[in-house]
Amino acid sequence: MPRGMGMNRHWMGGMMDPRSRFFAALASDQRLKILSLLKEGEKSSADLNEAMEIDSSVVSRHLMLLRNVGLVKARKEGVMLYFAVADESVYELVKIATDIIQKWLDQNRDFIQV
Amino acid sequence: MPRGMGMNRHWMGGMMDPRSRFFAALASDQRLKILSLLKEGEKSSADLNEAMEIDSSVVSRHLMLLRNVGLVKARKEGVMLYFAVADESVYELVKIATDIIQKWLDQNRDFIQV
DNA sequence: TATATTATTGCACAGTTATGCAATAATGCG
DNA sequence: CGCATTATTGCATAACTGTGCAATAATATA
Repeated sequence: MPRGMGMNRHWMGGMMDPRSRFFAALASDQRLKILSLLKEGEKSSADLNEAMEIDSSVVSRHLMLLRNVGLVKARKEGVMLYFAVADESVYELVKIATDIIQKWLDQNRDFIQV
Repeated sequence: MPRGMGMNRHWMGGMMDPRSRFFAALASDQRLKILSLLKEGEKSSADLNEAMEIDSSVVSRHLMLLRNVGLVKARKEGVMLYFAVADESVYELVKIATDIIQKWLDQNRDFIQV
């Protein structure tokens, strides 16, 4: 049997903590950028596709992922989709994260004196 | 040139948003479990290795990752390392995440009636 | 209903991550 | 110093992720 072939190789059979899925949704520059854009209010796919500099299919996938964890909701009007943040408290969460990072960077500033 | 060979294949040249690294650190069942264990207070590597059911080298890597994003700090005493949460507000952050998820699950409960 | 527009999915590929085992490094303590 | 204990790193492997392009699906509207 090849090395590293134990039984528990990160496939938890669907029993994973939903919070890790949730945080994974935030662990992406592109998706953070989408959330940042949506902070100004509802945006159409066209708006988002223009602002993001990646293929529209990729934007679509990011939006789907954000919808699947309950961070973004979609509304259909005519032929267009409009997206909005589903729960504004995600911005509070991002703020706490930013503060933690900032505090840590401040503490370690002394060591960065190259 | 093979397909999908555009110039921008997710290597941002080190210029990625530190917040996505931070959230990635939280996007792991194992690491959330470590943080949960540390909520009770400082823990030795031995404690953590026993509580986690994965190889100690893997625990070591998870702890290193958590240290690298400023979530966990280590203290050496004798031959042992003791770990603690570096910033308690991470629990506030986890609580907000949990609330968002819970609210979303509640909203969608109706659709799950299999 | 037919068409044009918009969204999603299939596919291929490269980069990243999690894991276990084994080897190595680090170091406190006798 | 030498040994024992603890932590880290190298390596191999499998799974997962992000991306772009092309094809397909969905559907509003003429």
